[in-house]
Amino acid sequence: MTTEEPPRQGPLTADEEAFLRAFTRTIITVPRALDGDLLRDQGMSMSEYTALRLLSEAPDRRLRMNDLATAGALSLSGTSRIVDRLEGQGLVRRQRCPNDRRGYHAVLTDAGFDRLRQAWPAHLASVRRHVFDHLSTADLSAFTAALQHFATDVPCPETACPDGAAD
Amino acid sequence: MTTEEPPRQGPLTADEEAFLRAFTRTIITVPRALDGDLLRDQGMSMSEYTALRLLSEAPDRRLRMNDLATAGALSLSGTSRIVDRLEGQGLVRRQRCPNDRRGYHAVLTDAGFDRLRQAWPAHLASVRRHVFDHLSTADLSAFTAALQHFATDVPCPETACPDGAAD
DNA sequence: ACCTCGTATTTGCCGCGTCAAGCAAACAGG
DNA sequence: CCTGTTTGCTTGACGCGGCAAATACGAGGT
Repeated sequence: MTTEEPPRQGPLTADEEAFLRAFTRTIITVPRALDGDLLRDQGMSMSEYTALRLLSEAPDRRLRMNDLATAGALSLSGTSRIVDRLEGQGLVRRQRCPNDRRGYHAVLTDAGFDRLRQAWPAHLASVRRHVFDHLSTADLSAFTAALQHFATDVPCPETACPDGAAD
Repeated sequence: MTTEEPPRQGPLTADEEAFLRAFTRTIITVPRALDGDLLRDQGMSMSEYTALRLLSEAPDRRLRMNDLATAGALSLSGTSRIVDRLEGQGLVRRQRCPNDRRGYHAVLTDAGFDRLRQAWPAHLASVRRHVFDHLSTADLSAFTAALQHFATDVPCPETACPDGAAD
């Protein structure tokens, strides 16, 4: 009696139900808390912070729009607007790609790097407060393993490009 | 020198870092996928669905705005607007509280209940696809335990009221 | 009754991110 | 080289949800 994998259809098990409730609440609640803290304390939205962080980690502190969108798991248009905002604050600069003049690099400026360094401690504290403080180290590894299965899913709405050979 | 609970300040450990990346991606990606499916297949947003579900589970299929907001982990104003939309579709009805005429009940109509029943299978499938299919049953329990620690946090932005004695 | 304060909910305004459409540069074929 | 297509990014219009101010009602004191 091999309980095959016929796509189960009935209602969820009690375990699944419990999981789902907790999960749902978490994915609503935690991002909001993080975003709120960052906005209040640093006047910066989560996605702006993320963009800065991704750029700071990229070789040469630059990323093509597409790659930035993919890495940040958000849409190309959303990314474009984020870079608009950051550029308006002088934290990022747009630069045409030399090889492919259709493309742009978002380049982190020194001011942007400083801004990130400045925002980092508060954000880190916020993350600890809202995330790690609720987790035992035992939870942590199990959790990570499980989460990484999600990470392969759903690249992002508009974005579906594999890569761009950066310049 | 009462450094009793020195809130850790240094950078994250590698484990924490890995966790955070996976976690961040998940909380961006999964809700979007769920929301997208529901919107495409049922023309209903996740929060509308949630509101309907919560109402359907409530005694007498009614909930005060405040309680609905708390249960759904969203702001009071957001809840108000969601109920607006649902009311516009005849799925929910507002009814003044008899005892406390400041308050309103959001009452699930029969049409609303039907709508929920109709949307449920597709949403369930979507949840399985985007969530449970990525999780082993072993993951499930560990995950749930960990998640439930989050659930106690951050009641919801504007909302902070304990309860309202429903009529 | 009146004034004031606290509570329940709604509304004004705004930022964010999505989709769809637009524009520009690269590329493929004749 | 010109033309049609694809790729990379931006822009216009829109919906959502958040905060803070406004509104509506209830309660307590005088």
